[in-house]
Amino acid sequence: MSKLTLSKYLAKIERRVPLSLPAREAFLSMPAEIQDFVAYRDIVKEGDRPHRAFFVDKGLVSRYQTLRGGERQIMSFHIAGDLVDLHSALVVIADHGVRTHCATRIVTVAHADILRAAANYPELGRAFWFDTLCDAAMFREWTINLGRRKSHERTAHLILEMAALYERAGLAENDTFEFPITQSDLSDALGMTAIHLNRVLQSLRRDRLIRTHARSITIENRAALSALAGFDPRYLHPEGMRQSNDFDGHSGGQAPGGIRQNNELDGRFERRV
Amino acid sequence: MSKLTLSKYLAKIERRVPLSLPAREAFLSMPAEIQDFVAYRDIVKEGDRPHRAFFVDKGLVSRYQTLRGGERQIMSFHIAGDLVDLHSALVVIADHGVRTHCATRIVTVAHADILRAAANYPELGRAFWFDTLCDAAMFREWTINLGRRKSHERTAHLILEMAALYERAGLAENDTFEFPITQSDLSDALGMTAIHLNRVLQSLRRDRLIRTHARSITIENRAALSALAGFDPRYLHPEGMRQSNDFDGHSGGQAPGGIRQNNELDGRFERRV
DNA sequence: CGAAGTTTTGAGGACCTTCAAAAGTTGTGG
DNA sequence: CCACAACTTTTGAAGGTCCTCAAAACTTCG
Repeated sequence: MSKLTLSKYLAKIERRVPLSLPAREAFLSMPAEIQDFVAYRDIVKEGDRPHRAFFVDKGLVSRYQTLRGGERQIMSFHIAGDLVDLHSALVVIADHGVRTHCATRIVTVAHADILRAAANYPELGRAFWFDTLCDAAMFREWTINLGRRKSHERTAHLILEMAALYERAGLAENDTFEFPITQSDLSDALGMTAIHLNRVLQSLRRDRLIRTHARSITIENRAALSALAGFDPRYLHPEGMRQSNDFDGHSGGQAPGGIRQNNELDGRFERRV
Repeated sequence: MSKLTLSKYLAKIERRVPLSLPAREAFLSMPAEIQDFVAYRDIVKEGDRPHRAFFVDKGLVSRYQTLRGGERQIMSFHIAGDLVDLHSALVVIADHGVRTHCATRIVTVAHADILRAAANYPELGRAFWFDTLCDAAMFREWTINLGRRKSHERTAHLILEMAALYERAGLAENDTFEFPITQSDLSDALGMTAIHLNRVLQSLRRDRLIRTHARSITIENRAALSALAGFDPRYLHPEGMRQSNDFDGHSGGQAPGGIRQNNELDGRFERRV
């Protein structure tokens, strides 16, 4: 039963990194548990000391942080098939919460088992590390989104990002995907008020860039929406993870291509203007 | 010579994770190269395919991303002693650039050597993974900073974050640290215009929260500044990394403390409001 | 059908940006 | 050592984006 529940995530990992048979076996034999949540439950509370990592089996969860005043900022969404909270595998206290936005089924694995598998099979360790790197890339994209894009661009960008996530998971059809979230929660992801988001969405609909029915979003004009958002799907790492044998030609301190080689320090020091 | 250059970073890693002797040896024997840069040079350009990771030996670098219109968003700063760009070790194309803000000396190590060391010594792999997790935590903090804090709070928060970084590295004295950056670049980190940042800084000085001379910052009233920022240093992970033997009592699917155990799914499905 | 939550509308105002230019600082070259 | 160029910081004014407060219309669920 454990093997059944985890094989789905193994497939997801192996889309990026092919694993050896024993590593695959070690992954599948980690003891897993299924848990179901209704909407708006915390899977991890801020300040918790979680002992288990999660895979989302179906549903939608978000990672969030709360400020003193109660303002919430959502920092990522995770849909069916995603690993969540590997971050807490090595860190003792959670600096953020994770909660559901609809009825959600998750599969949990003890951190101890994850770490043991990573220690025994370096290729698994590398796969987990890579997952963390992908998360970090998403956080960076979120950062630039909040820091340097206006509300229309920002909203368009998040919609395209979520669309890409759902499409990759095979959960989108005809540019339409189920995104069971309220405008209020979406505004917490976009760093603006629900009222302003509402007006932004209205204008996106009016311009025939998107349509919304119930809690699903349809991208009506992807070219225009992408242009508005300045969307670049590169950060989702479509090229996948680098293999160790990518290197075997030129390891050992040889000159890299992308790095300036010359010594550019010109005598002066620590410019203090 | 290689061993000399890397021992500084080993010490930094071991402040979080004690390593075994052979792992330490493996880390130190990675071939390293020293490179010097003047201010405002790209170490990694956006779109590069870097083949080496960096440690900052002295100076200041930032990770940034540029939008179509030329707007720049800085996503992190790295000071002497920091590992930079482990992120690119596994990812083929850099989705962001890294550049210097003053004369900066870096030590580079081939990704191939990093990955080999991680594969041979799982504890090293875990240390690198942990470093990535710390970076990700910083990105999340940056996210909430940009998304949900006003310009005064945001500025105060970044100053405190940088102060903590410099203090931890032993590079601060009397609440003062050298931060060789222009207001224009700082505004790129804070997601606002240099003009507005200038007025914010003036008001922070007027209120006797900070002082600035040349390119150094003094925290004049830490309590008030922290209160303004809502600063919580927890995300810097002062408790350090979890050890594998933290688990040895309760691995194998036992009930975790921080997770709701009961099945909360109540029959209904995928709430579509 | 009523209660609760969500979306939508309206008006006023705060925060932050944009544009323009002056004042101050740093580095270069005569 | 001074003068000039380049850059950075500071000041001022006007305007747009986005927020706050308030309430109505709509949807979903018990």
